Amino acid sequence: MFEPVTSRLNIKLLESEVLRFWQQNDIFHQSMEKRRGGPEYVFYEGPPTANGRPGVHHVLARVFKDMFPRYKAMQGFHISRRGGWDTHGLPVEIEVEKRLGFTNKQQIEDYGVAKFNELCKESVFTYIKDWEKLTDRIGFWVDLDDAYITYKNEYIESVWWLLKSIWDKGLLYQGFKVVPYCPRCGTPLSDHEVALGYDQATDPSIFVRMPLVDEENTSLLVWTTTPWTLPGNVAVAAHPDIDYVKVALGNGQDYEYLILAKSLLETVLADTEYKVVKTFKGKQLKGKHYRPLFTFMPVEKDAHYVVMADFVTIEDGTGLVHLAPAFGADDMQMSIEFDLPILMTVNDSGRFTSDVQPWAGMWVKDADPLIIDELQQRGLMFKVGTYTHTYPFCWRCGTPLLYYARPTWYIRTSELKHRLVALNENINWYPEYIKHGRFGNWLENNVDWALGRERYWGTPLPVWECETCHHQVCIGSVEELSAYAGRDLSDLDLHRPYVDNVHFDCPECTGRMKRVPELIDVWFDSGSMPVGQWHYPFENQQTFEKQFPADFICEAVDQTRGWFYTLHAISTLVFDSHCFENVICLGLILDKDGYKMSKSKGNVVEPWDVINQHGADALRWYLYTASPPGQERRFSEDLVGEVVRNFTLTLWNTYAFFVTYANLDQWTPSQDVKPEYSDLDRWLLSSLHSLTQEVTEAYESYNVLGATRPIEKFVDQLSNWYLRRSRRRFWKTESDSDKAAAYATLYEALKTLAFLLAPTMPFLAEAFYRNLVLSVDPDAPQSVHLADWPKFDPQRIDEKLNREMAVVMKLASLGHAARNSENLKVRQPLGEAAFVVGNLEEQSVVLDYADLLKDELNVKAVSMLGSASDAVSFSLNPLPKQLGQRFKAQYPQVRQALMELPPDQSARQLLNGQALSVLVDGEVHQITPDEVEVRAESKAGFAVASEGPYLAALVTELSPELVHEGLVREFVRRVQSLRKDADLDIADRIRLYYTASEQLNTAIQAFSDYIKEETLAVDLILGVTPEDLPLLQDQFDGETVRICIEKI
RNA sequence: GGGCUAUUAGCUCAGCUGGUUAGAGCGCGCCUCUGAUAAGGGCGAGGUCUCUGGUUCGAGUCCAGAAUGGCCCA
Repeated sequence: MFEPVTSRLNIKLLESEVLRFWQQNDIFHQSMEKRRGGPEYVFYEGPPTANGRPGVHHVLARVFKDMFPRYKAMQGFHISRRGGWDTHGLPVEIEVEKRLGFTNKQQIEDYGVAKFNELCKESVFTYIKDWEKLTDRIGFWVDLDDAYITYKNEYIESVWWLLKSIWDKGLLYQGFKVVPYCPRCGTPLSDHEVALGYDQATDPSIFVRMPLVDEENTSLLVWTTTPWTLPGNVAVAAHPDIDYVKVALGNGQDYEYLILAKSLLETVLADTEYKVVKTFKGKQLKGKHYRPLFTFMPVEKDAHYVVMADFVTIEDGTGLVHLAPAFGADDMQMSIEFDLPILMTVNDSGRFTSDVQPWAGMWVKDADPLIIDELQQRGLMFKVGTYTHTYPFCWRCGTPLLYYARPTWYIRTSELKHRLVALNENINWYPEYIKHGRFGNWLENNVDWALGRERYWGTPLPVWECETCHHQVCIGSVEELSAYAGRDLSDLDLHRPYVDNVHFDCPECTGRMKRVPELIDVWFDSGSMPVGQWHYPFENQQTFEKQFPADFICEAVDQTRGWFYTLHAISTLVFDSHCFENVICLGLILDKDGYKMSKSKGNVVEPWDVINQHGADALRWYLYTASPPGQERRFSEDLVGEVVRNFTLTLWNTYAFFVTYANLDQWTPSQDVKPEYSDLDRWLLSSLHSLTQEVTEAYESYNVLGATRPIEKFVDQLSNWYLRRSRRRFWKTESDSDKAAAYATLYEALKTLAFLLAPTMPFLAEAFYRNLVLSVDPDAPQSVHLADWPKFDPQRIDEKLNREMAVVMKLASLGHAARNSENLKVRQPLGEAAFVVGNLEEQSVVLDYADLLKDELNVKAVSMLGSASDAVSFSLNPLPKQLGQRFKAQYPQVRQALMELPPDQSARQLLNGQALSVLVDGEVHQITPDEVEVRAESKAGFAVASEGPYLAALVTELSPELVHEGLVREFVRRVQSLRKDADLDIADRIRLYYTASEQLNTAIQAFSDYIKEETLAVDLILGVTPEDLPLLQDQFDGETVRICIEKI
């Protein structure tokens, strides 16, 4: 006996029971233990931060992360599915700052870094319970009890080891980075913070002459909106391919020449008379020196000349861009590229340094007018105006932000660019275009990794520097630090402020070594997880070697430059290896209107709402099947509801049907009646093996749609064709070999589906498995997730059968359409249905599947409409694919020629397999039957439907016999609905009382045996309808009837 | 501003290397079937395949440009 199931599925109850079963029996850990010793499949969990509630986009990533390990486990692989938490970083600090009401760093210092970091440490697990609950509920199997945590000392020590390796290769260095900086708060702002503070600003707009050294009376005309940056100028950038002009202005003694971009002439010199002297490409300006505007600071390197840069545009300005490396990111980049000096003319309060004599100590924006005056007086100012644009302000205090160079630490990733690019070739990206698109481009344009952060809660940069001689050492382990410090530091918390208190003597001089103030970019933490999660190389050396690189990782596309990059970069730098073999890069989830979900817009879909309403399996299935994984997707709760209605319930009802009848018949897979399989059975089994093959191959190539959508199609055909066509085989009373075959086939299909669905719908699959498999085989593994993936047998895949059945389904569908067109309901039997099919091969289908078609369409006979029949006429449809490819430009003429042939005669020739001849341009061509489609149309006297080459025609004439049978069918249907309304069990016997009008009664008498059989009536009693029994009165087809049933 | 990506029915999406009259599911209207079904079947309404050029006998598909959304980077 199988556990009885109701057709009314309670998803929440089912899933909670499965969850409890998994928990009580620790199936997850068993699934890892069981495969220990098997081949290793390596999955890396990208660590989330648990200081916010998980949203539906987290569910998205987690369910994709889940399906492949589940599949691989069933294939015998051992998988360590270690969870992880990302715990450091600015977002964590900001949360705590908000809670404490802090607005600047000084407040943190005053509060105490130790206490502050303690709060951060607590804060990162604020929502860990929510994460654990949701992870558990959606069936994402990941080991959170043994999760790696990035703030643990062991983890930090591994990160230090990585940094030391990079240091030893000479790839860690100090430089400057231009950041948006608030001079009042004394701190750089993150991109996110900058985005908060954009506003309209009106700034000076000045055009300045920069006189060339080697060309008399000739100046570069340069535009800027930040006069205060001019004392920091070291070069001018021009675009190599833009057209520039030299123009002459004025006359007599006062003439001068200016150089600027050609297309900006009109705008810049609108009110001036000028004459173009020369036009040339920007590259001709390369290396030309000009006289510096200011010489406040000594310049040790070559400077004040024209450099070539691609970022120069002709949108506004003059096409010549003033470069002050300390005050612009592009400028800084150029200074690295061309080895230009960096002039720090402004201090970190936004005031000029003492070097800038005239304006020393002055707030730079206040100095703008004075600088303009000075340049006016020196005759270098060409034009002054104002310019209104959006400009970032500090979101806290409203001070205009300065782009300002801060000293920081870099990793010289650009030096290994060729390795980054080459090793990317070892990675399979899904979708494929990311590889050479977004990710490949990012690698090609690699710039050095700005590693340093001037913050508190993060992994400290393990570099100690001598206060006296500035000698630096990089520390790669706690042991090494202990050795330097001369005491055991095993118990030291490696965070600030504790680590900052470790000082030691300089090995080079007598000075004191002190740690540099920076933390490292939190992305370095998560990118270190292959090493950090095992505390490698201090422990677990062998484990690490087996667990690197990963077979599979999966995150959303925004990680391309985040986690995907940091994993790849660190592996490349330290191990000269790629870090992951396969990566699924998910599109983002958008709301139902196509906008990104964000808390501020209030359009976030709460995952719990969806799960409580429709269940985790349905949500999972929706996410897998809705669109290709890499594509962004619009999401709403209703879409998940569709999954339940269309897929889950269809499957469930098939299952419930099977269990109900199998129990009734006491059928089990081991029963001894030998099954005799019908064509329909063989077709279903053939489809089932095709399906298994298709799904298996899809999993092997990380094709998510391929592993899921074909199952939907199969379930549809199982329910709405196989089962609908087979119902009567299960109902009949005798247990013969045909019934045995029906049970065996349906059982095989449902059992296999339990396996095929296990990775994607783990709950439903488990319920199926435990009832269908475990109940009859106590020795089978306890859970489907401990079982082996099904094998397909190519021998059982019959392509011909699959094609034939597709034609039968098509013909049945047309038959229904034909009935419909004449309003002939299916309950009314008809004499005959006749069909036309497209080609010779398909001709046999109608006769081979005659019984099936007769039954489905409720007709007494089926036949072919032969080519000699008078009932149809034919037309020709030349197929453009075949003929177009063969005749190219001649195709229209060939088509024309074919259409001019006599259609009936030509069609018959084609149907008999003969070619046609056509004459085009004086040449005779043979057109074969597979190049032309024959279409049939019926003449009068039939109800007809057709599509392409297929046609179904029904004989509509009714004999009295057929009419009677139709009436009886109506009568039976009413009895059945009465049984159902009276809540009778399907096996209950009844006594049937009725009265009926004359013709109906005649029909009932004639078919009384049939009626008894169909309705399980032992007696058919005319004339009396006892009271207090379920009663039905009705009229149909001009007849009247009263029916009463009595349960015996 | 740059890179990547998308745009097909009211909604969610297919449409393979160019080839019949552009499809499916949901939703809507009408009809029908039912002793597994919350379902199934049929018909219908609903499309300038974002736009503009180009290549071709033939373009939703290929090429160029533009618009809009999204992500990443400036």
